[in-house]
Amino acid sequence: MNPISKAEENHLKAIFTLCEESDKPASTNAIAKIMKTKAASVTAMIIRLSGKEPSLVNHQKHKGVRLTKAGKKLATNLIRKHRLWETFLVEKLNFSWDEVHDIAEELEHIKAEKLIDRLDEFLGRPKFDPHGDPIPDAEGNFTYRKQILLTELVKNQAAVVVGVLDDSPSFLQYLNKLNLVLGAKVQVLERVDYDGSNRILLNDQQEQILTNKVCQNLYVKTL
Amino acid sequence: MNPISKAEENHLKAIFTLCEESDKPASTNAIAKIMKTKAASVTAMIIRLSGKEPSLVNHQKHKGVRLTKAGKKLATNLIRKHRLWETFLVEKLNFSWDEVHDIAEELEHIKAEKLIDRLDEFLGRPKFDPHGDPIPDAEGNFTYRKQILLTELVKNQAAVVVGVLDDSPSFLQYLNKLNLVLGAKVQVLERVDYDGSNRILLNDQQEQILTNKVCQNLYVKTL
DNA sequence: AATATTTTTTAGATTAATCTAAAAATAGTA
DNA sequence: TACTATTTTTAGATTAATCTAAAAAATATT
Ligand SMILES: [Mn+2]
Ligand SMILES: [Mn+2]
Ligand SMILES: [Mn+2]
Ligand SMILES: [Mn+2]
Repeated sequence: MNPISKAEENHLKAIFTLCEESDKPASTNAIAKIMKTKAASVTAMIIRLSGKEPSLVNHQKHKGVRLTKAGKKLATNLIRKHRLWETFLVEKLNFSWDEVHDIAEELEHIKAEKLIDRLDEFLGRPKFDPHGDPIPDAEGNFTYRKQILLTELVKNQAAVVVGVLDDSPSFLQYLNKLNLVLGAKVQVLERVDYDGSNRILLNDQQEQILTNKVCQNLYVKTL
Repeated sequence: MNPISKAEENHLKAIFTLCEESDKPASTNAIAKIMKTKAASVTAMIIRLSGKEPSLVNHQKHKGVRLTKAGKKLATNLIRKHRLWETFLVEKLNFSWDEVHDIAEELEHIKAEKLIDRLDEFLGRPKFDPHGDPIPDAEGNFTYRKQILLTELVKNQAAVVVGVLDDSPSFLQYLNKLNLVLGAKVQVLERVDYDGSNRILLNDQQEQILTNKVCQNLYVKTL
């Protein structure tokens, strides 16, 4: 069967993400939520994906769906493209990290291996995208990095911001305002029991109060 | 009606090109040939385009089709995007001019005004694409340039290569081999009546024989 | 002008990707 | 365990974009 369609690719990516984060098969409803479609549409798509040659998903009725090796390969390549384009938009076209997701969501479907190879090279083979997420290489290998949420950082231990868990535009814009960009140095000075808020030292200069919600969505790496 | 689709955009562009080059309404068959579809499909598409609000084409049965003002605007913007992406691919990603068309054919459909503005800026607001074709500005204005085919150049008059009429990969690759790239200096030393071939001087150094067919598809501008 | 050829349109079908509504299966709870 | 609620699948429709075959209109040729 023909070249893979945009809808098919987006479904594969949704399934990949869901299976990665829970280690369980992806449920029809969860996929529909990501795809902003209905469960019935997802069921139809799953049937189509599993009927491909080679099959892209394994699926037993009512038991959820997982990617096959072939499906995983396609999904990984899509994520590679998505993150490289995001990096291009931020690094070369001066977009800010909260603006790039939707555009990359379209660019990722351009089919030309050579284009991605060249883009990767042009960008200097980056290992992480503007949100701190790892960019798989052409073979599909992700760079693993020991990172923890800011809520898990021990008091007074110095660390740098390396990524976000929530990459919604509103959160990213808020982080911009707080100067909590990738590479910023942070240290937790105090954790307030009363409301879970955290007093932090930013870049060795500035004291700041962060809510628990912010800290739960910010990845840091200790120095 | 909804955002314009890729198929609709490609049809508009085909109609624009046909009307530009002949100054007559575009025929169903000619459009089908460019789109690599069948006449019946084109008829259906024309009906859809003319039914849009605002209408994108004017059409009377059996009399061909022309773009409306709105249609022309969309087509021009699409050409702008196509040529900017081609320029990006050649200038930044080191593709050669014969490789970029098909990739740009996909990239042109990414919908994000800001992306194109930024890309244009990143490229230094180029006026011509890698094939010498003018890139319309954001308002849709093309830069006009007095250019002639190499067949029309008077003998011994110096000129530079500024574009191609035929931009097929095979022709472009052949030109690469002959070193007849954009900016090359040419002078016609002799026109051979026998076979219509032309003896030219390239970059003030090298003598070369060019067939009439090559000269008919190469634009130059006198110095 | 009559006829033949070519072009365009219409009619009817197909496929991908979605939907809604209803049925069936699974999971949660008293 | 039996009932209820949730999730998933099936059935049937819809829309965009294409196709083939046939009819109709325009054009070209005796
Ligand atoms: Mn996408
Ligand atoms: Mn990202
Ligand atoms: Mn296109
Ligand atoms: Mn071009």
